[in-house]
Amino acid sequence: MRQIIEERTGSYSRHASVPDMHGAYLRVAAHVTVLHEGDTARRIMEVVEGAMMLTKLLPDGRRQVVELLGPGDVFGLAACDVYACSAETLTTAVITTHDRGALDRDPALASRLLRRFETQLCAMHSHALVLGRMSALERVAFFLLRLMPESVVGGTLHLAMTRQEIADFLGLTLETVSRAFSELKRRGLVALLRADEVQINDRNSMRRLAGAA
Amino acid sequence: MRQIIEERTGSYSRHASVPDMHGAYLRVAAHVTVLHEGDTARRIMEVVEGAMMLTKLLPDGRRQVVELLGPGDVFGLAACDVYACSAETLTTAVITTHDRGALDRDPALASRLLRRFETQLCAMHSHALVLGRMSALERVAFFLLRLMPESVVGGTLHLAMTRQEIADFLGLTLETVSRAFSELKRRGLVALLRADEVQINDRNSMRRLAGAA
DNA sequence: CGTGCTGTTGAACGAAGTCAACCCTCGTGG
DNA sequence: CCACGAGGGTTGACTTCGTTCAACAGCACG
Repeated sequence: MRQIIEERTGSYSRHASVPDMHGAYLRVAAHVTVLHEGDTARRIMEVVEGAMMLTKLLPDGRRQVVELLGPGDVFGLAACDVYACSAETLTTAVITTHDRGALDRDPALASRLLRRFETQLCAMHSHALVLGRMSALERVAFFLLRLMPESVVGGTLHLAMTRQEIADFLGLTLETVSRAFSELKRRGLVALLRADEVQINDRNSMRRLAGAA
Repeated sequence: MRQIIEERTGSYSRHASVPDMHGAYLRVAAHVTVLHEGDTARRIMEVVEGAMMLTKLLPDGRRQVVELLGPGDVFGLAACDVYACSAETLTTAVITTHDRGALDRDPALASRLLRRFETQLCAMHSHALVLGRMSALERVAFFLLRLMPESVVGGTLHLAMTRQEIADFLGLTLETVSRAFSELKRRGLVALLRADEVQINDRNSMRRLAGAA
Protein backbone atom coordinates (compact mmCIF):
# COMPACT_ATOMS: atom_id res chain seq x y z
CA MET A 1 0.00 0.00 0.00
CA ARG A 2 2.66 2.38 1.00
CA GLN A 3 4.62 2.08 -2.21
CA ILE A 4 1.52 2.39 -4.29
CA ILE A 5 0.59 5.70 -2.82
CA GLU A 6 4.05 7.13 -3.16
CA GLU A 7 4.53 5.69 -6.58
CA ARG A 8 1.38 7.28 -7.84
CA THR A 9 1.78 10.63 -6.15
CA GLY A 10 4.82 11.12 -8.33
CA SER A 11 6.19 14.59 -7.95
CA TYR A 12 3.42 15.60 -5.58
CA SER A 13 4.55 13.02 -3.04
CA ARG A 14 4.48 14.39 0.47
CA HIS A 15 4.25 12.07 3.45
CA ALA A 16 7.29 9.91 3.12
CA SER A 17 6.04 6.97 5.10
CA VAL A 18 2.59 5.84 6.06
CA PRO A 19 2.49 2.51 7.84
CA ASP A 20 0.10 -0.10 6.50
CA MET A 21 -1.95 -0.28 9.67
CA HIS A 22 -5.58 -0.99 10.19
CA GLY A 23 -7.39 2.32 10.13
CA ALA A 24 -4.28 4.24 9.16
CA TYR A 25 -4.84 7.58 7.49
CA LEU A 26 -3.25 8.34 4.17
CA ARG A 27 -2.90 11.81 2.75
CA VAL A 28 -2.94 11.84 -1.04
CA ALA A 29 -2.37 14.72 -3.44
CA ALA A 30 -4.94 15.86 -5.99
CA HIS A 31 -5.27 14.04 -9.32
CA VAL A 32 -3.76 10.82 -8.08
CA THR A 33 -5.17 7.45 -9.05
CA VAL A 34 -5.36 5.49 -5.84
CA LEU A 35 -6.99 2.35 -7.22
CA HIS A 36 -7.00 0.77 -10.65
CA GLU A 37 -10.00 -0.98 -12.16
CA GLY A 38 -9.12 -4.64 -12.54
CA ASP A 39 -6.42 -4.81 -9.85
CA THR A 40 -6.86 -7.48 -7.21
CA ALA A 41 -9.15 -6.18 -4.51
CA ARG A 42 -7.42 -6.52 -1.17
CA ARG A 43 -8.66 -3.58 0.83
CA ILE A 44 -11.75 -1.48 1.27
CA MET A 45 -11.37 2.27 1.74
CA GLU A 46 -13.11 5.33 3.10
CA VAL A 47 -12.74 8.98 2.24
CA VAL A 48 -12.00 10.96 5.39
CA GLU A 49 -11.43 14.33 3.80
CA GLY A 50 -11.43 15.77 0.30
CA ALA A 51 -13.16 14.66 -2.88
CA MET A 52 -12.64 11.70 -5.18
CA MET A 53 -14.19 10.14 -8.25
CA LEU A 54 -14.68 6.54 -9.35
CA THR A 55 -14.31 5.84 -13.04
CA LYS A 56 -14.85 2.96 -15.43
CA LEU A 57 -13.39 2.59 -18.90
CA LEU A 58 -14.60 0.90 -22.06
CA PRO A 59 -11.98 -0.93 -24.16
CA ASP A 60 -12.07 1.86 -26.76
CA GLY A 61 -11.34 4.56 -24.19
CA ARG A 62 -14.79 5.94 -23.48
CA ARG A 63 -14.92 6.84 -19.82
CA GLN A 64 -17.70 7.13 -17.26
CA VAL A 65 -17.30 8.78 -13.88
CA VAL A 66 -19.65 6.51 -11.98
CA GLU A 67 -19.57 8.14 -8.57
CA LEU A 68 -18.36 11.26 -6.80
CA LEU A 69 -17.16 10.72 -3.25
CA GLY A 70 -16.86 12.99 -0.25
CA PRO A 71 -16.01 12.46 3.42
CA GLY A 72 -17.49 9.23 4.74
CA ASP A 73 -17.96 7.58 1.37
CA VAL A 74 -16.63 4.09 0.79
CA PHE A 75 -14.76 2.78 -2.24
CA GLY A 76 -12.58 -0.10 -3.34
CA LEU A 77 -15.52 -2.39 -4.02
CA ALA A 78 -15.44 -5.57 -6.04
CA ALA A 79 -18.18 -7.79 -7.36
CA CYS A 80 -15.73 -10.63 -7.87
CA ASP A 81 -12.10 -10.40 -6.74
CA VAL A 82 -10.92 -7.31 -8.61
CA TYR A 83 -11.76 -3.63 -8.20
CA ALA A 84 -14.74 -2.63 -10.31
CA CYS A 85 -13.62 1.00 -10.68
CA SER A 86 -10.55 3.16 -10.64
CA ALA A 87 -10.46 5.75 -7.89
CA GLU A 88 -8.87 9.14 -8.36
CA THR A 89 -8.54 12.12 -6.06
CA LEU A 90 -10.05 15.41 -7.22
CA THR A 91 -8.53 17.43 -4.40
CA THR A 92 -5.91 16.52 -1.86
CA ALA A 93 -7.61 13.89 0.24
CA VAL A 94 -7.24 11.84 3.36
CA ILE A 95 -8.32 8.22 3.12
CA THR A 96 -8.35 5.26 5.44
CA THR A 97 -8.25 1.58 4.51
CA HIS A 98 -9.49 -1.68 6.01
CA ASP A 99 -8.59 -5.23 5.28
CA ARG A 100 -11.53 -6.90 3.59
CA GLY A 101 -11.52 -9.57 6.26
CA ALA A 102 -12.19 -6.91 8.89
CA LEU A 103 -15.76 -6.66 7.66
CA ASP A 104 -16.58 -10.01 9.23
CA ARG A 105 -14.55 -9.50 12.39
CA ASP A 106 -15.67 -5.98 13.22
CA PRO A 107 -19.47 -5.58 13.52
CA ALA A 108 -19.22 -1.87 14.29
CA LEU A 109 -17.31 -1.29 11.07
CA ALA A 110 -19.74 -3.46 9.13
CA SER A 111 -22.66 -1.53 10.54
CA ARG A 112 -21.13 1.83 9.61
CA LEU A 113 -20.29 0.71 6.09
CA LEU A 114 -23.73 -0.79 5.66
CA ARG A 115 -25.31 2.55 6.47
CA ARG A 116 -22.99 4.26 4.05
CA PHE A 117 -23.54 1.73 1.28
CA GLU A 118 -27.23 2.39 1.55
CA THR A 119 -26.86 6.12 0.91
CA GLN A 120 -24.38 5.51 -1.90
CA LEU A 121 -26.72 3.00 -3.50
CA CYS A 122 -29.53 5.57 -3.33
CA ALA A 123 -27.23 8.15 -4.89
CA MET A 124 -26.52 5.71 -7.70
CA HIS A 125 -30.24 5.25 -8.23
CA SER A 126 -30.64 8.99 -8.66
CA HIS A 127 -27.69 9.03 -10.98
CA ALA A 128 -29.25 6.31 -13.13
CA LEU A 129 -32.32 8.51 -13.49
CA VAL A 130 -30.11 11.41 -14.50
CA LEU A 131 -28.12 9.40 -17.04
CA GLY A 132 -31.09 7.56 -18.45
CA ARG A 133 -33.78 10.18 -18.67
CA MET A 134 -32.58 13.76 -18.30
CA SER A 135 -31.64 16.36 -20.92
CA ALA A 136 -28.23 18.00 -20.93
CA LEU A 137 -29.47 21.16 -19.22
CA GLU A 138 -31.28 19.16 -16.56
CA ARG A 139 -28.20 17.05 -15.91
CA VAL A 140 -26.00 20.06 -15.34
CA ALA A 141 -28.59 21.70 -13.09
CA PHE A 142 -28.84 18.48 -11.11
CA PHE A 143 -25.08 18.29 -10.85
CA LEU A 144 -24.75 21.80 -9.49
CA LEU A 145 -27.52 21.34 -6.93
CA ARG A 146 -25.94 18.10 -5.77
CA LEU A 147 -22.65 19.89 -5.15
CA MET A 148 -24.25 22.92 -3.56
CA PRO A 149 -25.97 21.93 -0.31
CA GLU A 150 -28.86 24.05 0.90
CA SER A 151 -26.75 25.68 3.53
CA VAL A 152 -24.49 27.54 1.14
CA VAL A 153 -27.03 30.11 0.07
CA GLY A 154 -25.37 33.05 -1.57
CA GLY A 155 -22.03 31.32 -1.45
CA THR A 156 -19.87 30.46 -4.37
CA LEU A 157 -19.08 26.87 -5.29
CA HIS A 158 -15.62 25.85 -6.39
CA LEU A 159 -15.65 23.08 -8.98
CA ALA A 160 -12.76 20.70 -8.51
CA MET A 161 -13.54 19.09 -11.87
CA THR A 162 -12.74 20.04 -15.45
CA ARG A 163 -15.49 20.23 -18.08
CA GLN A 164 -14.31 16.87 -19.37
CA GLU A 165 -14.67 15.26 -15.95
CA ILE A 166 -18.11 16.75 -15.46
CA ALA A 167 -19.05 15.50 -18.92
CA ASP A 168 -17.83 12.00 -18.09
CA PHE A 169 -19.90 12.10 -14.91
CA LEU A 170 -23.06 13.26 -16.68
CA GLY A 171 -22.72 11.13 -19.80
CA LEU A 172 -22.19 14.13 -22.09
CA THR A 173 -19.35 15.75 -24.03
CA LEU A 174 -17.37 18.64 -22.65
CA GLU A 175 -18.81 20.95 -25.32
CA THR A 176 -22.35 20.13 -24.29
CA VAL A 177 -21.50 20.78 -20.65
CA SER A 178 -20.00 24.10 -21.58
CA ARG A 179 -23.07 25.06 -23.60
CA ALA A 180 -25.32 24.06 -20.69
CA PHE A 181 -23.37 26.30 -18.31
CA SER A 182 -23.70 29.16 -20.78
CA GLU A 183 -27.43 28.55 -21.14
CA LEU A 184 -27.94 28.52 -17.36
CA LYS A 185 -25.99 31.77 -17.17
CA ARG A 186 -28.02 33.30 -20.03
CA ARG A 187 -31.22 32.39 -18.17
CA GLY A 188 -29.89 33.97 -15.00
CA LEU A 189 -30.04 30.79 -12.93
CA VAL A 190 -26.33 30.79 -12.19
CA ALA A 191 -23.40 33.15 -12.36
CA LEU A 192 -19.96 32.06 -13.48
CA LEU A 193 -17.35 34.12 -11.69
CA ARG A 194 -14.67 32.03 -13.30
CA ALA A 195 -14.89 28.75 -15.20
CA ASP A 196 -14.59 26.82 -11.95
CA GLU A 197 -16.42 29.28 -9.67
CA VAL A 198 -20.20 29.03 -9.74
CA GLN A 199 -22.97 30.85 -7.93
CA ILE A 200 -26.57 29.66 -7.93
CA ASN A 201 -28.90 32.63 -8.25
CA ASP A 202 -32.30 31.04 -8.74
CA ARG A 203 -32.43 27.90 -6.71
CA ASN A 204 -36.12 27.21 -7.35
CA SER A 205 -35.79 27.24 -11.10
CA MET A 206 -32.74 25.05 -10.79
CA ARG A 207 -34.67 22.60 -8.66
CA ARG A 208 -37.51 22.55 -11.15
CA LEU A 209 -35.05 21.81 -13.94
CA ALA A 210 -33.40 19.04 -11.96
CA GLY A 211 -36.75 17.37 -11.34
CA ALA A 212 -37.18 18.54 -7.76
CA ALA A 213 -34.42 16.15 -6.79
CA MET B 1 -50.43 -13.14 6.86
CA ARG B 2 -52.48 -14.99 4.37
CA GLN B 3 -54.81 -12.08 3.74
CA ILE B 4 -52.00 -9.76 2.87
CA ILE B 5 -50.72 -12.11 0.26
CA GLU B 6 -54.11 -12.41 -1.35
CA GLU B 7 -54.73 -8.71 -1.06
CA ARG B 8 -51.58 -7.98 -3.00
CA THR B 9 -52.13 -10.51 -5.69
CA GLY B 10 -55.52 -9.10 -6.44
CA SER B 11 -54.36 -5.91 -8.05
CA TYR B 12 -51.75 -3.37 -7.23
CA SER B 13 -53.21 -2.44 -3.91
CA ARG B 14 -51.43 0.60 -2.63
CA HIS B 15 -49.58 0.23 0.59
CA ALA B 16 -50.72 -2.86 2.39
CA SER B 17 -49.34 -2.96 5.87
CA VAL B 18 -46.78 -5.66 6.31
CA PRO B 19 -46.89 -7.69 9.49
CA ASP B 20 -43.96 -7.07 11.78
CA MET B 21 -42.61 -10.60 11.66
CA HIS B 22 -38.91 -10.98 11.39
CA GLY B 23 -38.00 -12.97 8.32
CA ALA B 24 -41.54 -13.77 7.19
CA TYR B 25 -41.91 -14.84 3.59
CA LEU B 26 -44.43 -13.20 1.31
CA ARG B 27 -45.52 -14.57 -2.02
CA VAL B 28 -46.49 -11.85 -4.46
CA ALA B 29 -48.02 -12.09 -7.93
CA ALA B 30 -46.38 -10.65 -11.04
CA HIS B 31 -46.77 -6.96 -11.90
CA VAL B 32 -47.51 -5.87 -8.35
CA THR B 33 -46.01 -2.72 -6.89
CA VAL B 34 -44.72 -3.72 -3.48
CA LEU B 35 -43.16 -0.39 -2.50
CA HIS B 36 -43.86 3.18 -3.50
CA GLU B 37 -41.18 5.81 -4.01
CA GLY B 38 -41.70 8.45 -1.34
CA ASP B 39 -43.51 6.32 1.21
CA THR B 40 -42.09 6.22 4.71
CA ALA B 41 -39.31 3.65 4.83
CA ARG B 42 -40.03 1.22 7.64
CA ARG B 43 -38.66 -2.06 6.41
CA ILE B 44 -35.86 -3.45 4.34
CA MET B 45 -36.55 -6.36 2.01
CA GLU B 46 -34.90 -9.20 0.17
CA VAL B 47 -35.91 -11.08 -2.92
CA VAL B 48 -36.02 -14.80 -2.18
CA GLU B 49 -37.37 -15.98 -5.49
CA GLY B 50 -38.48 -14.38 -8.75
CA ALA B 51 -37.55 -11.11 -10.41
CA MET B 52 -38.32 -7.50 -9.55
CA MET B 53 -37.47 -4.02 -10.76
CA LEU B 54 -36.86 -0.74 -8.95
CA THR B 55 -38.12 2.40 -10.66
CA LYS B 56 -37.89 6.15 -10.21
CA LEU B 57 -40.16 8.76 -11.72
CA LEU B 58 -39.65 12.35 -12.81
CA PRO B 59 -42.49 14.80 -12.10
CA ASP B 60 -43.44 14.82 -15.80
CA GLY B 61 -43.75 11.04 -15.93
CA ARG B 62 -40.43 10.02 -17.41
CA ARG B 63 -39.45 6.74 -15.80
CA GLN B 64 -36.16 5.01 -15.17
CA VAL B 65 -35.83 1.38 -14.12
CA VAL B 66 -32.80 1.80 -11.91
CA GLU B 67 -32.18 -1.78 -10.93
CA LEU B 68 -33.22 -5.33 -11.77
CA LEU B 69 -33.36 -7.70 -8.83
CA GLY B 70 -33.12 -11.45 -8.51
CA PRO B 71 -32.88 -13.89 -5.60
CA GLY B 72 -30.73 -12.50 -2.80
CA ASP B 73 -30.98 -8.86 -3.85
CA VAL B 74 -32.00 -6.25 -1.31
CA PHE B 75 -34.45 -3.39 -1.75
CA GLY B 76 -36.47 -0.90 0.23
CA LEU B 77 -33.57 1.50 0.68
CA ALA B 78 -33.80 5.09 1.75
CA ALA B 79 -31.25 7.90 1.82
CA CYS B 80 -33.40 9.88 4.24
CA ASP B 81 -36.60 8.45 5.74
CA VAL B 82 -38.59 7.60 2.60
CA TYR B 83 -38.13 4.94 -0.04
CA ALA B 84 -35.96 6.16 -2.91
CA CYS B 85 -37.57 3.84 -5.46
CA SER B 86 -40.76 1.99 -6.20
CA ALA B 87 -40.41 -1.79 -6.32
CA GLU B 88 -42.47 -3.91 -8.67
CA THR B 89 -42.53 -7.64 -9.32
CA LEU B 90 -41.77 -8.82 -12.85
CA THR B 91 -42.72 -12.42 -12.14
CA THR B 92 -44.44 -13.99 -9.18
CA ALA B 93 -41.95 -13.55 -6.39
CA VAL B 94 -41.21 -14.48 -2.83
CA ILE B 95 -39.81 -11.75 -0.63
CA THR B 96 -38.80 -11.46 2.99
CA THR B 97 -38.69 -8.30 5.09
CA HIS B 98 -36.73 -7.04 8.08
CA ASP B 99 -37.35 -4.23 10.46
CA ARG B 100 -34.80 -1.52 9.82
CA GLY B 101 -33.77 -1.67 13.46
CA ALA B 102 -32.75 -5.30 13.00
CA LEU B 103 -29.69 -4.12 11.11
CA ASP B 104 -28.10 -2.94 14.32
CA ARG B 105 -29.25 -5.86 16.45
CA ASP B 106 -28.38 -8.68 14.12
CA PRO B 107 -24.72 -8.72 12.99
CA ALA B 108 -25.20 -11.80 10.83
CA LEU B 109 -27.96 -10.06 8.91
CA ALA B 110 -25.88 -6.90 8.61
CA SER B 111 -22.95 -8.87 7.30
CA ARG B 112 -25.06 -10.63 4.70
CA LEU B 113 -26.68 -7.41 3.52
CA LEU B 114 -23.30 -5.69 3.40
CA ARG B 115 -21.99 -8.34 1.05
CA ARG B 116 -25.07 -8.00 -1.10
CA PHE B 117 -24.97 -4.20 -1.14
CA GLU B 118 -21.45 -4.40 -2.44
CA THR B 119 -22.42 -6.48 -5.46
CA GLN B 120 -25.47 -4.31 -6.10
CA LEU B 121 -23.36 -1.16 -5.92
CA CYS B 122 -20.94 -2.68 -8.43
CA ALA B 123 -23.86 -3.55 -10.69
CA MET B 124 -25.00 0.08 -10.48
CA HIS B 125 -21.52 1.21 -11.48
CA SER B 126 -21.71 -0.95 -14.59
CA HIS B 127 -25.15 0.36 -15.26
CA ALA B 128 -23.91 3.95 -15.06
CA LEU B 129 -21.33 3.11 -17.73
CA VAL B 130 -24.06 1.61 -19.88
CA LEU B 131 -26.40 4.58 -19.47
CA GLY B 132 -23.72 7.22 -19.81
CA ARG B 133 -21.51 5.94 -22.59
CA MET B 134 -23.00 3.12 -24.64
CA SER B 135 -24.91 3.17 -27.93
CA ALA B 136 -28.36 1.66 -28.22
CA LEU B 137 -27.08 -1.55 -29.79
CA GLU B 138 -24.40 -1.93 -27.14
CA ARG B 139 -26.93 -1.38 -24.36
CA VAL B 140 -29.24 -4.09 -25.62
CA ALA B 141 -26.33 -6.51 -26.10
CA PHE B 142 -25.19 -5.77 -22.56
CA PHE B 143 -28.69 -6.28 -21.25
CA LEU B 144 -29.06 -9.68 -22.88
CA LEU B 145 -25.67 -10.91 -21.67
CA ARG B 146 -26.48 -9.77 -18.17
CA LEU B 147 -29.68 -11.83 -18.20
CA MET B 148 -28.08 -14.83 -19.84
CA PRO B 149 -25.45 -16.34 -17.52
CA GLU B 150 -22.62 -18.32 -19.11
CA SER B 151 -24.15 -21.59 -18.05
CA VAL B 152 -27.15 -21.37 -20.33
CA VAL B 153 -25.31 -21.98 -23.56
CA GLY B 154 -27.69 -22.96 -26.28
CA GLY B 155 -30.67 -22.30 -24.07
CA THR B 156 -33.40 -19.83 -24.68
CA LEU B 157 -33.98 -16.84 -22.44
CA HIS B 158 -37.45 -15.78 -21.46
CA LEU B 159 -37.77 -12.01 -21.07
CA ALA B 160 -40.14 -11.11 -18.27
CA MET B 161 -40.11 -7.48 -19.40
CA THR B 162 -41.93 -5.60 -22.15
CA ARG B 163 -40.01 -3.47 -24.65
CA GLN B 164 -41.10 -0.40 -22.69
CA GLU B 165 -39.66 -1.78 -19.45
CA ILE B 166 -36.40 -2.73 -21.17
CA ALA B 167 -36.28 0.76 -22.67
CA ASP B 168 -36.82 2.36 -19.27
CA PHE B 169 -34.01 0.22 -17.90
CA LEU B 170 -31.59 1.10 -20.70
CA GLY B 171 -32.49 4.77 -21.02
CA LEU B 172 -33.98 4.36 -24.50
CA THR B 173 -37.41 4.36 -26.13
CA LEU B 174 -39.29 1.18 -26.86
CA GLU B 175 -38.90 1.75 -30.61
CA THR B 176 -35.13 1.97 -30.31
CA VAL B 177 -35.04 -1.23 -28.26
CA SER B 178 -37.13 -2.96 -30.89
CA ARG B 179 -34.83 -1.75 -33.67
CA ALA B 180 -31.79 -2.94 -31.72
CA PHE B 181 -33.30 -6.41 -31.34
CA SER B 182 -33.96 -6.50 -35.07
CA GLU B 183 -30.42 -5.37 -35.84
CA LEU B 184 -28.92 -8.06 -33.59
CA LYS B 185 -31.10 -10.61 -35.31
CA ARG B 186 -30.11 -9.31 -38.75
CA ARG B 187 -26.46 -9.66 -37.80
CA GLY B 188 -27.09 -13.19 -36.61
CA LEU B 189 -25.99 -12.56 -33.02
CA VAL B 190 -29.34 -13.55 -31.56
CA ALA B 191 -32.46 -15.38 -32.63
CA LEU B 192 -35.93 -14.24 -31.60
CA LEU B 193 -38.19 -17.26 -31.30
CA ARG B 194 -40.92 -15.01 -30.03
CA ALA B 195 -40.82 -11.40 -28.92
CA ASP B 196 -40.00 -12.52 -25.39
CA GLU B 197 -37.96 -15.60 -26.23
CA VAL B 198 -34.33 -14.92 -27.10
CA GLN B 199 -31.41 -17.14 -28.02
CA ILE B 200 -27.82 -15.89 -28.13
CA ASN B 201 -26.04 -17.37 -31.11
CA ASP B 202 -22.73 -15.52 -31.17
CA ARG B 203 -21.69 -14.88 -27.63
CA ASN B 204 -18.26 -13.50 -28.52
CA SER B 205 -19.58 -10.82 -30.81
CA MET B 206 -22.15 -9.94 -28.20
CA ARG B 207 -19.45 -9.62 -25.59
CA ARG B 208 -17.39 -7.45 -27.88
CA LEU B 209 -20.40 -5.19 -28.43
CA ALA B 210 -21.12 -4.97 -24.73
CA GLY B 211 -17.55 -3.88 -24.01
CA ALA B 212 -16.33 -7.23 -22.70
CA ALA B 213 -18.42 -6.67 -19.61
C1' DC C 1 5.72 37.78 -25.48
C1' DG C 2 4.93 33.01 -27.17
C1' DT C 3 3.21 28.32 -25.74
C1' DG C 4 0.07 25.14 -23.89
C1' DC C 5 -4.21 24.29 -21.43
C1' DT C 6 -8.89 24.64 -20.60
C1' DG C 7 -13.02 26.56 -21.93
C1' DT C 8 -16.37 28.71 -25.32
C1' DT C 9 -18.79 29.10 -29.54
C1' DG C 10 -20.30 27.99 -34.32
C1' DA C 11 -21.67 24.85 -38.20
C1' DA C 12 -22.64 20.37 -39.94
C1' DC C 13 -23.76 15.74 -38.94
C1' DG C 14 -25.88 11.68 -37.03
C1' DA C 15 -28.02 8.59 -33.53
C1' DA C 16 -31.93 8.24 -31.14
C1' DG C 17 -36.56 10.23 -30.38
C1' DT C 18 -41.23 11.17 -32.18
C1' DC C 19 -45.20 10.23 -34.73
C1' DA C 20 -47.76 7.13 -37.24
C1' DA C 21 -49.06 3.01 -39.75
C1' DC C 22 -49.21 -1.72 -39.60
C1' DC C 23 -48.56 -6.60 -37.83
C1' DC C 24 -48.96 -10.49 -34.79
C1' DT C 25 -50.78 -13.11 -31.01
C1' DC C 26 -53.92 -14.33 -27.90
C1' DG C 27 -58.13 -14.42 -25.47
C1' DT C 28 -63.09 -13.73 -25.70
C1' DG C 29 -67.61 -14.01 -27.10
C1' DG C 30 -70.85 -14.43 -30.84
C1' DC D 1 -64.96 -22.36 -34.63
C1' DC D 2 -64.17 -18.17 -36.29
C1' DA D 3 -64.24 -12.97 -35.89
C1' DC D 4 -62.93 -9.45 -33.45
C1' DG D 5 -60.54 -6.42 -30.42
C1' DA D 6 -56.83 -5.13 -27.40
C1' DG D 7 -52.14 -5.04 -26.23
C1' DG D 8 -47.54 -5.50 -27.39
C1' DG D 9 -44.18 -5.33 -31.13
C1' DT D 10 -42.15 -3.83 -35.64
C1' DT D 11 -41.06 -0.69 -39.15
C1' DG D 12 -40.83 3.72 -41.77
C1' DA D 13 -40.42 8.89 -42.29
C1' DC D 14 -39.13 12.90 -40.22
C1' DT D 15 -37.30 15.81 -36.34
C1' DT D 16 -34.33 16.93 -32.69
C1' DC D 17 -30.81 17.05 -29.42
C1' DG D 18 -26.34 16.18 -28.57
C1' DT D 19 -21.95 15.04 -30.91
C1' DT D 20 -18.17 16.12 -33.88
C1' DC D 21 -15.03 19.02 -35.96
C1' DA D 22 -12.98 23.27 -35.98
C1' DA D 23 -11.82 27.96 -34.86
C1' DC D 24 -10.96 31.06 -31.32
C1' DA D 25 -10.64 33.25 -26.49
C1' DG D 26 -8.80 33.58 -21.68
C1' DC D 27 -5.15 32.60 -18.66
C1' DA D 28 -1.12 30.69 -16.35
C1' DC D 29 3.67 29.81 -16.91
C1' DG D 30 8.24 29.89 -18.70
